[in-house]
Amino acid sequence: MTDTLSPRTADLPAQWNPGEVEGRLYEGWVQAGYFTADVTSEKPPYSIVIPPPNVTGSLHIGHAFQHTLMDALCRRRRMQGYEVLWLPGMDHASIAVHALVERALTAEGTSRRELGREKFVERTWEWKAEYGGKILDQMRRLGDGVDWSRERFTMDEKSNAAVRTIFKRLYDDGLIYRAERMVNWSPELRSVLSDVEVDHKEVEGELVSIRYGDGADAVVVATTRVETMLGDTAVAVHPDDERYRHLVGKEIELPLVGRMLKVVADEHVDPSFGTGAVKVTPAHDPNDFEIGRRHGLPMPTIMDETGKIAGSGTEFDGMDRFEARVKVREALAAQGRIVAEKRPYLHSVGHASRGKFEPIEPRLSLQWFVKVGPLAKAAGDAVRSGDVVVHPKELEPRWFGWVDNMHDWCISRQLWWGHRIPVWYGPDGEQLCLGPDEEPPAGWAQDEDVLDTWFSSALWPFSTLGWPDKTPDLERFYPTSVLLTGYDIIFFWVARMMMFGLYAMDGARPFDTIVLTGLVRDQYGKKMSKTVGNTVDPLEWMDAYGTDATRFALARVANPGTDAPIGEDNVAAARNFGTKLWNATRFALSAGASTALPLPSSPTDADAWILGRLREVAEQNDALMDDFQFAKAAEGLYHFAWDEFCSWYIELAKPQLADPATADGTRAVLGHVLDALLRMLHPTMPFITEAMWQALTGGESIVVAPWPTDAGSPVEAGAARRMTDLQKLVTEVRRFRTEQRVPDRKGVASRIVGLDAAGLGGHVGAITSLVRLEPPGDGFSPTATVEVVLAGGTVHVELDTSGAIDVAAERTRLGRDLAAAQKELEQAAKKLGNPKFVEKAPADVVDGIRARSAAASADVERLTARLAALPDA
RNA sequence: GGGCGCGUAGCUCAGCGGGAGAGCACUCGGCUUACACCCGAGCGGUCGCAGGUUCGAACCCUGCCGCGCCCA
Repeated sequence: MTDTLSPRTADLPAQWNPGEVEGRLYEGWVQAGYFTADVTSEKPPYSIVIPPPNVTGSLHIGHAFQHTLMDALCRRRRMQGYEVLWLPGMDHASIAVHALVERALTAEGTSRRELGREKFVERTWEWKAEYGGKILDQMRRLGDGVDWSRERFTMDEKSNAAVRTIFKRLYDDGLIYRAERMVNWSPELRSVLSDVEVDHKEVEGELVSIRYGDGADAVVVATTRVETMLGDTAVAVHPDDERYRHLVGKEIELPLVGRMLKVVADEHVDPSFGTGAVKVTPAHDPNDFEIGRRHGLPMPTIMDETGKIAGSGTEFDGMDRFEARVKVREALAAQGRIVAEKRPYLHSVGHASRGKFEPIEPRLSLQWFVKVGPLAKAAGDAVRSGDVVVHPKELEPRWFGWVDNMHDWCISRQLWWGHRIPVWYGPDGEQLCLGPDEEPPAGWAQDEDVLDTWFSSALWPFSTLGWPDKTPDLERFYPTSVLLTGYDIIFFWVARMMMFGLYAMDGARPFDTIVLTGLVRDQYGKKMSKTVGNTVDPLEWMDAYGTDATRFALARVANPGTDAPIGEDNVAAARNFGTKLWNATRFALSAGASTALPLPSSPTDADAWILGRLREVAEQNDALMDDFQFAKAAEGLYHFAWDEFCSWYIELAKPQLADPATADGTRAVLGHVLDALLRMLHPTMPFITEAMWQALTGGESIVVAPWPTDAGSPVEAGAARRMTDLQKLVTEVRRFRTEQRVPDRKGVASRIVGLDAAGLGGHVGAITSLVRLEPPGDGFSPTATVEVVLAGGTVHVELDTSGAIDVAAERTRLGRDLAAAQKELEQAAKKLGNPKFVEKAPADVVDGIRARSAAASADVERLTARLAALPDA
């Protein structure tokens, strides 16, 4: 590969065409094996497992964001000489896949129940083979440097073994149990959902007040779910509530049903809310369930798994819950029992966060749970002890808030796609949990339910490395280095991975650092949502602006743990940056820039300055990347590349290239700086940097190029100061020209006085070329003077603007400067006039203010004099 | 209701005890021999409000107002 590419023959085309080149480069990298981790290498390991995307999913902007950051981490570590494993894969998304396949079956006029379990699962695998995993191809387009040879799926064979193994261990340790509990029931899915799969949302419903009992024993209760009254077994009041004291212990009749309700006194009733009396439906409300437990109430279930009223013994049996809500209310009204109705009534209702976002029903149900107490404690302690670092630290409270208050985790689902619970029941009600290689006794029946998808995702950091076997991969790449994901997902999998990792691996953490990102928002900082219609498709951006632009734009807004607002403007700006670099590289190549030439032994000030800046920028970039500060790292490189390297160094290089004494040195510096810059940009802009770097260096691939260390040269203070002075001088003269409306291209005869004294004697050529000045001819008669105060001394630039100057403009210009100087002087004087400041503030601060005061004072004097000298006109 | 966080330039944000910053947008001038996806110059902020601590506060503390998120 190297032979066919030499720096000189690889002149870049005039334009970078991402669409044509990216795919080819990516496949080249994969074929070269750059992303395949070598378990036998001597290099230090660096590993990241991808938070497994959903098998039904496609790449959305959040993936693009997080993958960019993970890829940047991995690419940099690879260049730094680590043995990098970035392991890809997907989870099986039990509920989502179910919904998809069931929809298809409905369209075919059948159903999963008709098809039967075995056929359904078969059908689902077929679906996966045909449609699943679209996201994997999209990851290639994004440039993800993942190890495809180790791709995994949460339902593959090894994952199955891991699930069975850990289930058995937890079961044997008493950390998995089966119990009848109040759960979140989805009538649509006919399955339980865990707490994190339920979103609470304000909805407009109704609040209906019903009178129970009659005469002196009448009590008014209110509810938003009238139909639940069919399952009431008590009325509860606060023990100190005088209004109801006479009723406590009595029984009153439940309308429509005729059951007798106990009136119980319970501390948890809020006497100030409503009438102070609440109806109690123990089998269909979490709070009522607790009251029922405390008072030993009966808990009749009056709703079946599809959300229909059942078993109430009333005419409402068979009605859907929403229909029953109306009919029950009407029946109560007919009896004159409706006291009040508030409609609409705004209240919070749990909705299934998957599927059709239907209201969930609290329902008493027999389910499997993980007893999270000891596991969550360990997950919290791992961070408390510093064993695992949460980045940024500001999000630690969120972590503790979750793991320290975790409820037991409901892991069973009444679904078929997933890992079936490895528990068998005997003919006499015996129960047996079996490990992966064990066979159940003949005639025993396996539990019908499958496990929550997150159960297998929680094993991901070690099941993907071969656990429960002691594989070389596990030995070498566990604990993984980083888990990077959004802070909104802590409880979905990060906490669960921690719990299971610490448990399964005997206390060894699953990752060293948890890097939490924010959410990608639109350019106005609004949350992206399909209903609002402000979502963006990263693939469209990649098509329009290229993958590098999309990635760089995302990296550039990635401040630790905070939401990242981004719009098309950001991507266009990143594309422009790529184009800028492209053109700079084309210029450098045409000028003969090379990494093969030695850096000049006597560099010019410009050379020394840019090499010093490169050193500083590289060090800063390393510190920022080590601290996961992607936005600042990207911004630092952007600024250096554009505002320093392109805007100043390349312009200064032009005269240097024309001078044989400095030409070769300049070519070397151009090559050296560009080389280091491209390598530092490669983690976030992999494709375009590869193309430019190969052209510049003739190297095999930037993917495996070493990370720049000791780039540039130590800062040379004199050169740096002279360059700062030069930039200030040039800018001041340009400012004068602009305000005097001297056309940009017009050469202006000038004489520069004081340049030698200011230490800039050697820079006349650069200055005159940067501001288009011409030598003073015979009979030079300046019409204006620009006075610039520099660190090395004051320089006067006398200019013949060939005509009268615009006095008003000049007055404005000087006036603005004077106002600034006066303000500065005032502020400094105020501080210095305060004896306590001079006495108490550190000496260097006081000295600094004194120096500023003196400079401002001189400026005021100088500018006042110049203003006075202006003609009146 | 409980907890966490945020209010800084038109927009989105960085800065978190000693000279108010960036990107984008905007204004003016330029098709200058790498680049108009560009170049040059510029405008723009009582750092939410009110107190307090300090020689000194955008930054620390308290209260208030406004906004967001998580949990119930």
